[in-house]
Amino acid sequence: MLSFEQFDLQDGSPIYLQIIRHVKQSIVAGSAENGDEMPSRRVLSALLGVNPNTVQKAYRMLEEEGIIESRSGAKSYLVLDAEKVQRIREELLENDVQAIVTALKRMGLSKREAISLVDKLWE
Amino acid sequence: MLSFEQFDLQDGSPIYLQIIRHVKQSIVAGSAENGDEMPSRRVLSALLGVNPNTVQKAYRMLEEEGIIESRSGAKSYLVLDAEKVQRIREELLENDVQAIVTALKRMGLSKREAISLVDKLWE
DNA sequence: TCAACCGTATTATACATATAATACAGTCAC
DNA sequence: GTGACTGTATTATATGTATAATACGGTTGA
Repeated sequence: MLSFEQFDLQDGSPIYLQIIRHVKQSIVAGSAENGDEMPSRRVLSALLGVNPNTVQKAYRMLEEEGIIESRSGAKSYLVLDAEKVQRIREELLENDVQAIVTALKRMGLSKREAISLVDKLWE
Repeated sequence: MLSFEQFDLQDGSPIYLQIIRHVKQSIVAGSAENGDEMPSRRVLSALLGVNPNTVQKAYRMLEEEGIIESRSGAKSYLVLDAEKVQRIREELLENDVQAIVTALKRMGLSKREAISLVDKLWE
């Protein structure tokens, strides 16, 4: 069962996107694998304290991306292979890290300062 | 005059917040200083291809934060001192970098891998 | 079998964001 | 002073996000 224990709701970004990102991060981290069971829409919405429709929207988009499979009445499962995992890894790393690198550059930081900052904030 | 040449509209985050962030990044980078003139609402909206009301919303929030001053009929100017600049710097760096560090950790990267990634994507 | 789940769908409401079309009065350079 | 530009404000419309309240039929395990 994919865990949402480490998930904490932020504001500033849509909840359904945060749910999708959490699933993808779990996949890239290796804590979620092919065949793993997803929490049901109702259970997850209760756990996160959000509306079932919000979870459904996230799951629907995950299904459209081919990351999960759902059958009416039954549980949903992760459907992954090495190629998908690699694609998700690149999507998360390249996009997100590139965004922050661009922001730091625009603020006038040097590469050395940026690396030092990451080092400091890692703890 | 504060420049928006390097500004490029992204999707995924509200435009008025992107405008605010760009102004703050310019301040932290030192390319915008106390007393600098802001582009007018109309000029900037034309330049960015967005609605004047969207720019107005960004400017209004910048004014509420004490970063710019506006007088009806006249141009708007940056109002900064060392303390404000320092506050903005901390807001941008701590929040944004901490967010990405958390994301990278959740993806199972080590500190060494994260730093190596920043180093690689800096070019 | 059958009750308890499951996925899926619908309708309504509310708020945030963005656009469009105007309008009015203040400032400033000529 | 006058015209061009400024900040400010209003009303309407559209879309995306989130919630609330239901409803229907499929799946599963005891």
